[in-house]
Amino acid sequence: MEQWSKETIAAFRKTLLTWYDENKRDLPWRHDHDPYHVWVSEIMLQQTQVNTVIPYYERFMSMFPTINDLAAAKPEQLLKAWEGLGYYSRARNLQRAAREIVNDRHGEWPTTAAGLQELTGIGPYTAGAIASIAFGEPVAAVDGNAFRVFGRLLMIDADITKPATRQLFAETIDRIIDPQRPGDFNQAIMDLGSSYMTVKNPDVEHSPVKMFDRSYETGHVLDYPVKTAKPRPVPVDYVALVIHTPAGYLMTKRPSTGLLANLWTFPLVKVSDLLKDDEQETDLMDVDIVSRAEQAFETETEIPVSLALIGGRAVTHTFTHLKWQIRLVSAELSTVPDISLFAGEIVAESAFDQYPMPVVQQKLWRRWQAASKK
DNA sequence: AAAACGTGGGG
DNA sequence: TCCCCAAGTTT
Repeated sequence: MEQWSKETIAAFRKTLLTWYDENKRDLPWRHDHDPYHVWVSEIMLQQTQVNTVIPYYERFMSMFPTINDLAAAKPEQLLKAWEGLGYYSRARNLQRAAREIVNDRHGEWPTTAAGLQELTGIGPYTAGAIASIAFGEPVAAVDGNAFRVFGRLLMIDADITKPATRQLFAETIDRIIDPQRPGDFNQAIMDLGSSYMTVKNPDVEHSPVKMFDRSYETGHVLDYPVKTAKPRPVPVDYVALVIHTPAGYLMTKRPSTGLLANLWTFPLVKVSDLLKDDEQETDLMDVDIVSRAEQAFETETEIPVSLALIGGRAVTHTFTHLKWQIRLVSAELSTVPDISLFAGEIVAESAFDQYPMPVVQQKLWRRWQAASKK
């Protein structure tokens, strides 16, 4: 990899910050350096694009204007505010950290990256971002942009998917970061990474730092940063049970840990759980799947139902590591059953907006609406 | 160290 | 349709 002299580092800082001063984006969380504002925005921005975050951030700040409001909020209300944003443990960890600060630290923030990283949900990147932006600590904030920008500028050959590589980048950037304006430096790198130095179709020719870009000079821009590919999502078949009663639909609250924790969906049955071991490879008839789903469901709920398959293709929803393929079956009940033994509720359609539901449930609902109107 | 954990956008 | 990705952290 390339090494920069003291003079090159000084020239880079000046070039970068001059460009940033004239071209920085006007984002809602850049109106001040309040650690609460910086923190919430950085948590939302984890693995999430700016344009997606903006409306969530605005709504969140109107609902929870101060860290005290966040600490005091009901978890369901918080989850509702996070609905559709994904990685829902972020919302839970956000409130846990808020309560740590408000209750255990009397509202006093840690002011260093090392101290901030002690808080739940704040890792090395977020700690560096808050410490540099809100508290002026000259410390790197190593996110995907920093990996890409410095990976290209310096042609760093270490694989960024390996945890150990973060340390190499952090040490490298810590030597380059401007100690007078560390927060602006880190944010400038992020703006650069989302404009001239994008993953695809970068425009290095017009980049303000192209004269510092060794990968551009040597024609290897797209070879950096170095990373190994991720595995494909694994397909998993489900049956969704649409149980419609005069009082509303039967909904389940997902377990408090794991995928989509604490969110509400139609009851979902994994098809592989309905099959015997020696049938896993067998291509069973839909009718058989439905009858088995009935049995499995009635065993768990004691609600007598007669399920009918909703035709058409499966609803598919892809997570980072899983691809759900969901077939719908429905039952129309003329009375409201006793579900006291069931981990869920009968929810009126008019009350859906009070329950946090993941995007996959919204897809199931749309499919059910389309099918039931025919 | 490797896997789990969401969603929307772009090519 | 599929693949990769975007301001990562936790276990």
